Amino acid sequence: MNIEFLKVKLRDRGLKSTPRRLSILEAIIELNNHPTAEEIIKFLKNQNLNIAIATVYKALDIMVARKVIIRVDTEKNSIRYDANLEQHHHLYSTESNIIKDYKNDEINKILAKYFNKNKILDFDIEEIKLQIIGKFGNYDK
Amino acid sequence: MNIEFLKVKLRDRGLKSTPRRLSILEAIIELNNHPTAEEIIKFLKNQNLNIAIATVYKALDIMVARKVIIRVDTEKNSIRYDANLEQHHHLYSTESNIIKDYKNDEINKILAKYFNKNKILDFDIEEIKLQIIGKFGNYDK
DNA sequence: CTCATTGCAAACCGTTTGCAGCGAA
DNA sequence: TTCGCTGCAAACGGTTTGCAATGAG
Repeated sequence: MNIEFLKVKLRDRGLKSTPRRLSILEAIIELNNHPTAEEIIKFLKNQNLNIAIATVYKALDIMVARKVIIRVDTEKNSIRYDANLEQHHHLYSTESNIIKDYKNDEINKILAKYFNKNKILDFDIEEIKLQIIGKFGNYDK
Repeated sequence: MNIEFLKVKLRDRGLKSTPRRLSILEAIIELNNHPTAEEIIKFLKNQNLNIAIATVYKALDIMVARKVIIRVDTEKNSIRYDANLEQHHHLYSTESNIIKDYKNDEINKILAKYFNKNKILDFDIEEIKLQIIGKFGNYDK
């Protein structure tokens, strides 16, 4: 995930490729745990980057709207962001606030096959995301 | 889901069964779309019930902690509540903020079987929740 | 050159806190 | 009677807004 790739992605979605947005994307990738806006801001401040809070919120909002990034579902009162755009699932820790990406095409096929045969009444499925909840062996130590 | 059942549930979890808490539980059930705290408050005010905002928040917090209700995962900056405690999944609308419960033991068995054979490295699964995203035929009209 | 993006500071608003009074068991 | 629950009002803190200045294309 190099900078050129990120620049192209922004332009592809009709957004200007600016130093601010690139920094925010790098922060999300670097933090690697689906950070909140606040965590992104803290990370950038620690790099002595002078960035306004409002800029971060505005950039996140528009990048979500243009699908440069996605939001991760949580039951908390905070929005967490993910720069991984491949279809994937999430592993949620019951012991900490760690959320890791989990990619598995085999399970996708099993689910697609099942729901193809067993339609849900009055509902057209577009995507299925697994929330796999449990304990990490390493990270949660 | 009658009142006696709710009273017993509260006492079972070591909470006092009070008119306020029963009203809140009934509101969640009645609203039937995984309401936010604000929606619950509005609903109760409409019934001319004099209940303090703080009471609602405190009651929701402790009922989640004692597992009388659960929180529903969303990508929004708002917490939504569910009084359905059976293991179940959720149908998310891409066109509105409707979230419906979806119960299916067959798919649970398929998932359990799959992950029993295919362990995830360094992760012990406790529960798997499906987020099924798409369009409702009726509700979204 | 133009319009999107950024910075700043104030405002907003959902949520939490502290404490006195109340009430379920 | 006791400790948990409730109401009130103030404080909190994350997010949004408006607008002038800046900068990418």
